[in-house]
Amino acid sequence: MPELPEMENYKLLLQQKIGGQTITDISINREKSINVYTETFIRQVQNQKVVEIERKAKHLLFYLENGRVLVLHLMLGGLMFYGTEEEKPDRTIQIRLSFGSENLYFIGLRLGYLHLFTQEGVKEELADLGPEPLNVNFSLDHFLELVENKRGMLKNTLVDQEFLSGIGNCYSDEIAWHAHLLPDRTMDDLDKKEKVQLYESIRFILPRATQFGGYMDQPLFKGDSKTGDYPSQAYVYDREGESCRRCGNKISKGEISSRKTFYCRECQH
DNA sequence: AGGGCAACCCGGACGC
DNA sequence: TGCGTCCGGGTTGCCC
Repeated sequence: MPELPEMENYKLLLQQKIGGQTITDISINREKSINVYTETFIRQVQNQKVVEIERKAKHLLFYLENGRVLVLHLMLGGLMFYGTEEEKPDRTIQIRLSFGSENLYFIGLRLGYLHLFTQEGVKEELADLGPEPLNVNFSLDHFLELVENKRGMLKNTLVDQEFLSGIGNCYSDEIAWHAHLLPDRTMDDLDKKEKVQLYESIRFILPRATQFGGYMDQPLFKGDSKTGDYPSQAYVYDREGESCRRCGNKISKGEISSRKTFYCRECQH
């Protein structure tokens, strides 16, 4: 479940690997993963330098020399691996971008995709995304304004990409736990103090998760000890029956809007 | 507006 | 080992 922290981690590591590097070869093994004909994709992407990598919400944007942009969304279960043919995991590869003898492999793209756009096209494509919760401009006042007339459930609000971008199923639970709030609380029920705490928890959980490399179960490259260290640091996510790191009570598992939801019924209210 | 739900997709985990 | 079955889960779109 790649969310903001996973993608941010990927961005930081990939910048060092392929930033400024030229895409020397391409193989598309699954045409559904791209939005143009394979020939078009290859014509516009091959021999292009990756001039910059940016993360927007759960997307990774690869800016090419020619002004085109590759927009990646891993959706469920998507992941990347960077390395040589011999090092790559024994998984089905949907797309391979080569950088000389090393390659960037895209794996597990079922609903995920690597779409090609012009810069204007990207703007249009991502126009409906809400603000970046880690942006320096995203102040407490901005947040309070945003939640002013919100009425839905806390969890649903956090994962709503038009409200805030980048938070998914895992980190919405982590944030709610950190804020001492139950995920099924409704937004209009929160008092000022709880809203302030919620903001602070968002700003605490996401960078912390990024620091631990998020929730991936595969390293990005051979010797990568950073990616995927978060599970051992998680507060509630996927910890049903384990003890709460705050109060020691057993973590519960429930369901909200058909998403599995983890929480502590003792110290979240 | 917000909740509920189906559809999308198919590799991989699991069961026999 | 091998085959069949089913799950996962972000996003979109539709209904109520």
